[in-house]
Amino acid sequence: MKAQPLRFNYEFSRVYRRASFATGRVLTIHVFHRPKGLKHNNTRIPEDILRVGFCASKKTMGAVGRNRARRLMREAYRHLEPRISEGNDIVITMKNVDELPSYAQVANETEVLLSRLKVLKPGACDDAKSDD
RNA sequence: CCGACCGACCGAGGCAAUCGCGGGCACUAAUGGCGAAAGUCGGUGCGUGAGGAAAGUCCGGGCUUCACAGGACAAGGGUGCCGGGUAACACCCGGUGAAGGCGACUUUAAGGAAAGUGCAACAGAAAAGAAAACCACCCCGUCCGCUUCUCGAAGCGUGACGGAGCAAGGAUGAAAAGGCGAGGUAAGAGCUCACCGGCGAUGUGGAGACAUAUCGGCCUUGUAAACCCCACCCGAAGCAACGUCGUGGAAGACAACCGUGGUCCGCGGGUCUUAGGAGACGGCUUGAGCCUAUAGGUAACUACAGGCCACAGAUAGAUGAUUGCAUUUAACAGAACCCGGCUUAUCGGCCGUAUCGGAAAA
RNA sequence: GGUGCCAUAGCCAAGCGGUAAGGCCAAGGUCUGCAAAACCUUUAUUCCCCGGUUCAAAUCCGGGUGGCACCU
Repeated sequence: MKAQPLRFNYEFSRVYRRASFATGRVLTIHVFHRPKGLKHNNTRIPEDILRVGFCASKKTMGAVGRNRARRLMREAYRHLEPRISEGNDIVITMKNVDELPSYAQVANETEVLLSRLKVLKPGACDDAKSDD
């Protein structure tokens, strides 16, 4: 099952307000476990999907830098997606840094932070590592 | 050879493999979800996917809604040498004037100050109608001093005071009412004259800006990116515009239907209508389009013929990761309705059919 | 994406072309046994940056940089 994007401002705000988060050198990750029966426009959100949003600040980077940051985060997330347990809203944010980090740094930090937040499925670890 | 000057062009540096993303077209036999079907989700294949500035939002349009549906004026805003180009422009091309450069060449918001008003601090005598006079200059008068002699007159003066003349010199200022030379004068002054500059008139050349010749009088500060005058132009807002659908909720209607009720009214449900917040879909990409040839034009550009759709259409916003190869190094930077310009940011390469200065050689 | 506004000392700010007001804070001094209050003195020389008009620009004009607000 593929992840849906987080879209609306109130959805991001809910994640920022009520989620648990973890911070690394270049990333901050917020994870919010949706309660059952959460509605959007009077339609039930399915409980077995992931929703994710990627964030980069407008202050230090131009549009090119923001796009680059989002691509790095999306690529790192794509490799880890099958191991993440469903029913969560996740926001991954690039911190304000002078130089953009390399992909290896972003991928490594994404895995560390997600495991610290305990949303990785324990059983799937071995399979994922063999894929890499 | 060195140093300049003028333009034109190219681009996520390239190629390959694997995984992954957006949208387009074709297929979807078997199997899977929904559907009566068309189809859609999914699947497979093919080709495709950021810029010269996409930026700033500084101008000009298209397009949409509103207003006016005709014309004129006013207000507000804009443009401003001349001619042309263009859908239009504050853009482009060609020319004129001015300024800069040895030169190739570059820059130029460049109408009107004699329609009127305002302002010109400080300094200075005086700062915008001709008036005034600080120092100095010149003349006259009185006094004072000296000299001479015929003894109350004459002459003289780095002298004092008063009056008149002058604006050439000094001094102030960004700027002092044309510049400079000669004549002239008590001293001086366009007071007179020559030349230069400016203004006006006439002639000639030019489509025009303007150039040039002759004559005239003798002058009129600067500022209009101060108000203004003149000529021409402009309705407003913007794709978060706007159009379609629109659960819930709101308002209105109900002849008939259901519940409550003995019946009517009423209430609740239900049905229909209206505007429409959230949301969805459309607007959304083929266009003042690109390439080639011919003709006109100095050029910008235009006309016509043929060819091409390769030239994005996302909707929290699509181009990434890893590995390998070769010369190993990439700046500014990411479409968001679409075009024409301007401005700003910026690396590397390439071209010379174009030109100038210097040096050397012939 | 679109629209509007602003930038003056450490802070708040005035400033219709002619030497950049004022308040708070700070520093120094007077006063006091010591403080507070009061009084006096001091601080802009790139008025966000670059260019232009003008004799003269914080002010007028053009371009840039940074910040704020609104449209959902």
